Amino acid sequence: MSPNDASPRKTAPDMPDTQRAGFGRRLHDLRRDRGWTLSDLAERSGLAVSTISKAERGLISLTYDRMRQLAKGLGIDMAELLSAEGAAFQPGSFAVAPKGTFKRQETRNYVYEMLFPELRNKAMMPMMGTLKAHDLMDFDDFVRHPGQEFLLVLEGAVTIYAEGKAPVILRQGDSAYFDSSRGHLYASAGAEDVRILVVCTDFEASELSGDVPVNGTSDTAPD
Amino acid sequence: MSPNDASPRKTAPDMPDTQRAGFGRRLHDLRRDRGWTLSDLAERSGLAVSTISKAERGLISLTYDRMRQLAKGLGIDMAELLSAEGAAFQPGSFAVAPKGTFKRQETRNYVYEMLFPELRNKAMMPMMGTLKAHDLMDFDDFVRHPGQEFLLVLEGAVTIYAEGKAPVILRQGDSAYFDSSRGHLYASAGAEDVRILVVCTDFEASELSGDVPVNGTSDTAPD
DNA sequence: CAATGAATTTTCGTATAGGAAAAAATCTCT
DNA sequence: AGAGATTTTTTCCTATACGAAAATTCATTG
Repeated sequence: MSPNDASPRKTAPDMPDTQRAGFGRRLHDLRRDRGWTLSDLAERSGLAVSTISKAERGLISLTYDRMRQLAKGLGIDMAELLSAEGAAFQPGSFAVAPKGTFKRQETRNYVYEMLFPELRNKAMMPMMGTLKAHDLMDFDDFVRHPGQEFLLVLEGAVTIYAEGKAPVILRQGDSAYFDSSRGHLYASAGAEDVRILVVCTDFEASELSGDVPVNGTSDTAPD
Repeated sequence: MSPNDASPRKTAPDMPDTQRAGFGRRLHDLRRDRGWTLSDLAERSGLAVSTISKAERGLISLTYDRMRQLAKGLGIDMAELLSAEGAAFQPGSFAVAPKGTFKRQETRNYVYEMLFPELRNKAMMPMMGTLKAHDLMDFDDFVRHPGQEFLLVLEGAVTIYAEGKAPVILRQGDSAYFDSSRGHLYASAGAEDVRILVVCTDFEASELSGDVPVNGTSDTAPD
């Protein structure tokens, strides 16, 4: 392979199509982007061809050590190898959210509505939330997830319990910004119900942590 | 565990001390930072206590699936779990590089001197390079590594071969900035030798891909 | 269309990760 | 200190990842 041989290479047998998913998909793309065959990557990473083949198809779950070797062979670092495809938010996108279209979610003492749930690859996930007055405590545990979080109190007063911090009371118009991976929990601080706006980053990463929804009705006809 | 139970917890038996390294160390710290026991994390992640114990001590190499579970249990994403402890550059550090103190490195057609090699945790690695005239081609392959790269031509003319791009010629004063994970290669473009300045990010990540440099001459007195 | 060549997938034996429970180490009381 | 409780480490067996080589698939070419 010489410096000038940038891309031209025989096409190769391949898996059906969109079958691949998650890590395997990522690995496959990284390899193909470079125009490499399984053997090429095997040689560079020190893994066996068969191992990479299986990994790309999700038949096995690579160990930490092998992933390190792969990252090195690909010339990237682990974080990059594992990053969920930096699919950027569609440039130029614009969307409005009619009041009724929110997607309602409920937890024990907390009701929130996700805004723009249908927009994929958002960097932020804004939510409107309602906290019932008094209704809380003896809650099992803190919430904790990747990314950062912004909170604005729209109505009422909220107590924020943050791990390792004394509880903080926020009133209408007050706001907070913090690392979501620090344990946290909201509760109504007064006698009235509370309305808040919460914006999270990395939201899907924590929720859809798995891969492939693999919807039962695969209507993505390849045809 | 209630919301107010922030930190107080029994101390626990532990490994000697700085024995741990790399991923195991990182995992151990993440768990302890939260004041969790092996059982706590085991319950949250769905792994067995013994598995986590071994992983923290580097006795086994976790599979991708288990690492995912751990990340979820810890409330962080994979990249964060695998990030090489964001050890920041020593605040307030200042260093000068007398001309002779560079650390000389040579590859086939390329000689470069790393500046400030003894400074650990640098975000950038600046290098002075010399390319022999004509001496190149039939070079095996592109260079590829994590991070970004800046190039300034000090003397002579350089041809940059970048994967998927037509070769580009840069003359004195010209510069380039690119993603180092795109395959790249420098060569003298004229009859004279070439002097260039190159600055990379994530340099140690690609070279000392392993863990713990454990430098021999640590002359970065904190004092 | 058969033959050729290159790439990928299967097969199968071995090495290693993963979990349950026992053993060891460390902490907390009185 | 000693007893008991908690946390971590070991042990041992099963499940699964890994690699070498054979088998298969796909694209070309005569």
